[in-house]
Formats: sequence, structure tokens, C-alpha cells
Amino acid sequence: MEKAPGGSQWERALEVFEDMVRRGVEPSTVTFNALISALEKAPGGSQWERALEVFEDMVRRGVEPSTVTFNALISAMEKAPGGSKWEKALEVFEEMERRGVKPNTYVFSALISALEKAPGGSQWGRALEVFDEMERRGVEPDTVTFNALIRAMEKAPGGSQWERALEVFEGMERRGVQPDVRFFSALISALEKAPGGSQWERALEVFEDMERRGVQPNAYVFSALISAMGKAPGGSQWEKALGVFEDMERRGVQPNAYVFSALIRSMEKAPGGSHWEKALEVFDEMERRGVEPDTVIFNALISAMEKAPGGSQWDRALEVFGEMERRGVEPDVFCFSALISAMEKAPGGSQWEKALEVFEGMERRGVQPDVRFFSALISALEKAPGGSQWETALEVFEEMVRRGVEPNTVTFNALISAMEKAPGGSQWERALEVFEDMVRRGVEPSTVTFNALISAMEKAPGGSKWEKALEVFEEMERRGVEPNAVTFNALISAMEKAQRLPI
DNA sequence: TTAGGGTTAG
Repeated sequence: MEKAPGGSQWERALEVFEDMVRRGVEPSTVTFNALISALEKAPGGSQWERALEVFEDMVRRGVEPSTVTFNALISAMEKAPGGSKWEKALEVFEEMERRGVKPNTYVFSALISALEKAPGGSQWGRALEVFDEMERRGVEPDTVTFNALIRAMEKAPGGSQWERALEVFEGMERRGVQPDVRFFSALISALEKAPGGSQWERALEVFEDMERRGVQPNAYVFSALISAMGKAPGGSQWEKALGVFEDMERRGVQPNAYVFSALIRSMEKAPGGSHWEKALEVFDEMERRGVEPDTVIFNALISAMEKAPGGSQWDRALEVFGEMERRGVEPDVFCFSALISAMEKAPGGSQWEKALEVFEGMERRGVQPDVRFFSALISALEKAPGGSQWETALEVFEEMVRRGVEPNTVTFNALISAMEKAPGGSQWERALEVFEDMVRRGVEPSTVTFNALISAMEKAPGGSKWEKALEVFEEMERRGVEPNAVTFNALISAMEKAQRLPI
């Protein structure tokens, strides 16, 4: 029953169970295990609450839970929709202990997987603790255990724990557990997601190591490797990414949509501005091979147009969007944000009217704007040619708040910059009001915030408000926000424009 | 064994 294609028929399983009980047939451990397993494999994420209920029923009926029972329960917590219920998984583990049921390799692997899939990033520290506990008890980890552990390092919040991932690899070697292609793809992914930019050279080394061991790379491995090239610190290693792609071809591994999207992203992130023409070539190549472009691919293409050197290729971005629509590929909020950013970065000043049209199109489609979207829209209004559209920017801000979208530092920075860049001189008083609102809402001002405020004082109509600029600077100091070169340049400009230097 | 493992975005 739990092996039904497309996820388990858990509702049917529950019916059969009830029927069984009605007929007076005593359910056994195996019955309950199968039932919990069906709930674990429910399509769209486990029915973990029901699985817990079934477990309670089991206990009430005096049926002894086994290792398999607890394994299925922990797996249900692991597969909870929207991220694992890792705390509950740990509770289930404790319950297992209390009942004196011995955990085996399966149970520990499931527990580590639950910690790996924690919402908001893995609980990698706890995953390592569980692994240590496993060792202390003499339960042998296998490939699946190590793969779960590596993935926990890969998915660490704030960037991968790639050094620990390499240590895990060493531990695996010491134990003589053979790494498989999944292991290597996870390890390369961990190097790809290194904080501050990928460890792409190490990723290549791992790839070579894999080869030496005779493990055949697949599309997962190649897409991780190409992604690593795309995320190189200081801009992508797009030529290397193309090299990896060619290598893939030579080996007869079929590229999939992930491979192409990684390749397009590497063109997008080229140092000094995107290689948008090459990104289009990659797209064409993808077409020729009959790989269907999805939302992510189109978004990457639009982002490449946005990041064109010397200003966005906003009209081409709109063309890509049109192509997407023609094909019936659903745009999401990322897509609309990328479009807005392309309008914002138009050469010679933003295409703010087009940005507002994009917003309308988004509304028509019922796609919900998020904080990043609104911030990009405000930035587009800020960068209007001939001076900011600050009044419209304020309206957008109010609309955002009305909808319950929380503004963040980036939002307020854009809004204050819009006040600074008002045509005919800054709206410095309004800029201060926005700043006060920011503080009231508990949003942390950054260096950029204060720089914009100081510039607003400098650009006040009728002459620089240098005393106010100094006050802003003092406020910055009080709050412990670090000034940078831009801060001092703005301050000096404010002084310089005051006709006569103070003191 | 009744049981376990995959990807990407401002």
C-alpha cells in the first residue's frame, strides 16, 4: 500500500485499517508500521500528525513498536511539508530510548536527515552530535548516513560548512565506507555554497578524486560543478563553466534544465557585467536539445539582461518575458523582481514607467509582491532620469505597508535615496521623517542609510544643510554604524557647499 | 527484511 506510485494512498490505507479493526482482526506491529510508513510517504509531504496519532493508537492497543516503527516516525518528521519537524524527530528518538528499542543505522540516518532538512537551514551542529552518538554506540554509519551528514553541512544557514564537509569525507575514508555519486555531488554542492563565494578549485579537485575512484559523474555532479564555477568569488568563472559543460558532452552525460540554468547563471555573474549574449546562446543550445525551459531558466535569462555591462538590456528582458508568456511558463515573484531591476538599471536612468507597468502585470496575474519586489520598485522610482519620482515611491511604500509586507533596511535605504534625489533639490525633511519611521519600526539603519541621509542634507534646495549633516553623522556614531569613504566624501561635500568651511 | 538518500534564484 505505501508503495503506490506518486506517493502513498494513505487515505486508503487508513480505511483498510479501520475496516480491519471493525472485522475484529487484531492489528500487529507490522500493520502499524505499514500504516505509519504510508503516512510518511504521503504526496506533498508527510502526514506527520496523523502518523503520531497512529503511533499513540498503537501504544494504547498494547502493540509493541519496533525499530521500524520509530524509523518510519522519524522519517515522517523528516518529510514534513515546509521543512522537517526536527525537534519532534528528536522527541521520537527519546521515546524510542525510553522504551528500550535499539536504534540502528536506518534510525540514525533518518534523524540526521531530519536535522539536515530543518526549515531555514540545517541543524548541522546537532547532526554532528547525532553522528558522534552513533559512533559511541557502535552503530555503523553507511553511505546513506554520510550523505545525510554532508548535506547537513551543505545546507548550513549562512553558507555551507564546507571545511567540516571535507572532514566528514575523511572520516568516511577512515571507516572504509565507499562514497558514491550522490556523496560526491553533495560534497561539490557544499563547496559551491561556501560563504563568500564558492570553493570552485576544491570542487574541481573533488571531481578529479571522484574520477580516480572510478565513480561515474552524472548530471547532478555536473550541475553542481558548473554552479560552483558560477559562484566563484569576485565573479563567475564562466569559461571554466563552459569547459565543464564540454567535458560533460564528451562523456555523453545528457545535460538537464539544472545544468543549463547553472550555465546561464555563470554568464549572468561574469565579472564586470553579464555575458548576456552568451546566455542567449546557451538558451538556444538548450532549445536545440529539446530541454524545456522552466521559470528558473527564464528568470536567469532576465537577470542576465538586467546585469548587462553599461546598464541593463531592459528591452531584451521584456522580450524574454514575452517569450515566457507565449510558452505558457508561469512567471513568479522572482521573475517580476528581475524585470523591475532591469527597468531600474536601464542606461541613462530607470525606465520607471515600465517598472510600474510590470507591477500592474504582476497584479493582474495574482502574483504576490514581496519585500524585495517592492524595494526594487522603489529603487526604480529613485533612479528616474531627471530626478527621483519620490512621491510615487512614497505611495508604493504605503501600498506595501497596507498589504502587510514588512519593509527592511534595503526598502528604507531606497526610499531615503529617493528623497535625496528629488528633482530641484533633496526632500531632506521627508528623508528625516522616513528615517524616524524606520527607527520606529525597529529596522536597523546601515551605512548606506546614513550616507543617503547625509547626501540629502548636502543636496538641500537653497544650499547644503551642513549642520544637519553633522547631526546625522553623530547619530551614526551613536548607533555604532561604521562610516565608509562615501560617508566622509558626502560630509566633506556638505561642508564644501556651505560656501564657507565651519570653524 | 516491513525501512533510508538529490540540486538552482535577487
